[in-house]
Amino acid sequence: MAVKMYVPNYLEIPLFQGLAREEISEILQSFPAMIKHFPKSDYIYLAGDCVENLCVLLEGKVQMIKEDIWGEKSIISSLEPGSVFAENFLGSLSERSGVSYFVATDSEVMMLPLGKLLADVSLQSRALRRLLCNVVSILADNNTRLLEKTEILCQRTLRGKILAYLEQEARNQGCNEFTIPFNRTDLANYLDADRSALTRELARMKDEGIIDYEKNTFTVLDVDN
Amino acid sequence: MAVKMYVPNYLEIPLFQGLAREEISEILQSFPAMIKHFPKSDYIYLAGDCVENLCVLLEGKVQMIKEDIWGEKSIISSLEPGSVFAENFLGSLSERSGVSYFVATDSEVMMLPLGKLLADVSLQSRALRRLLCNVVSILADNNTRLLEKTEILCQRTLRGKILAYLEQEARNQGCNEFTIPFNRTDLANYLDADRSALTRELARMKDEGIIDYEKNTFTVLDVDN
DNA sequence: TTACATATGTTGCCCTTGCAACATACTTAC
DNA sequence: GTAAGTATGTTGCAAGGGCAACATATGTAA
Repeated sequence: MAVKMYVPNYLEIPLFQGLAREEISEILQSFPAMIKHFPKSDYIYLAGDCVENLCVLLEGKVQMIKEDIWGEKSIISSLEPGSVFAENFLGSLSERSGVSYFVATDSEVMMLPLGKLLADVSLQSRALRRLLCNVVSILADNNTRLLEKTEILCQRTLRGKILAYLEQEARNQGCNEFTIPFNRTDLANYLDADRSALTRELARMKDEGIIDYEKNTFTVLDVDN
Repeated sequence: MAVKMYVPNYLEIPLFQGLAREEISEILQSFPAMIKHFPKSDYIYLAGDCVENLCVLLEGKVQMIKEDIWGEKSIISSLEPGSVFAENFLGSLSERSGVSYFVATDSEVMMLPLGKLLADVSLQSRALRRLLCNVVSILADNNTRLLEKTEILCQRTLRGKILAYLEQEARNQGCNEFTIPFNRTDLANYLDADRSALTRELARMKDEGIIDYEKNTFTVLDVDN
């Protein structure tokens, strides 16, 4: 694939900002880029897919989305040409994507196997190198955390938010019974809901046997529904 | 301040993962760390503050929050010891924080002037160094974008979401009249709201003279209310 | 062109949920 | 200890907005 033909455009890509044409070529040789065409309505990655390439949208429009079991589609972000996406894998290699990337209009995507970059970094000292890697990793992690929060907020009902949050905590703490770091007032603020409505809905869910709780200790009883 | 006393704990901090005690000391000498105590209910940063330090929560509990003009508090994230925060400035130095960091319980925070790190990185080639900087910068940017999305979703009313979104677009495009990248159905999915309800509310807002629109071109007329 | 799928507008129903107001705990400070 | 401040639970009310159903309009495919 005639990579060089694209280089002129590359100069305008944020990822390559500050780099001269020859330097971009140099990089593309170290990390063989793949340029793929995706037709409208295709998926670049599905939630759960293993991601090992950093992606740059060259042309078209791509949406970062999250779909629930019922096909309810939530658009988290709309990506324009120049956008870098699927970058979370920089945290820990071979990370699975939590979201899907849906092609809104025919698109050109450049995929870069950048994982090596961090491994190859050689600083004055091993310590600094390691530190830098950690910084990148943490940035990626924080990103993931914000995505998790988004998954909660994008629920359209209060019950949905509560369940999304509790299931996330259960997953993160690896146990169906767990303690949350919020009091009622703060939980309401975290879920961006009314405190009294939250209390009311929690009571209902307890009645229905979906969850159980005592102060800040919750148990998710019935994951379905 | 007796930094060394803390070093034993440092070994468990994600930011210093994989580093030996002596290496941590080495880093702390290059980037003089400051350890500050914050009492409960204090703010570490207020939205709008200039941020130049990478922060690590050593002890306590800190909340990343967003407050609107009416003091409505939205907790975006609850931070536990070990968390790194205020990292967005890594994108572009002296960046202003979009969110506030509120001290939920008495906390110890280590502040690292890490901005230099990226400047000091010396790789085999200038190109690779620059690329790495760009990656970090983009990670930080994407982070910021997710935060923007969160600001929309944390609105409790549909009108609030619509306004938050439109004002964001107006700001980003630097003009009160702008085109959005969504059709109605997708805008509903982006705002996580019902499509028909969205249409209804848009019509109302047009009636009330708050906004005007024609297809995908919107104008924000009255920023207040 | 015809047929089918998808996008947009509109409207009635009614449940969920925000809001306000109040009564009880529970904290923190003095 | 008392008092002030904050957290939690409860409940009535009103309405915002989700849902379903339908009519067009626009787009896509054969």
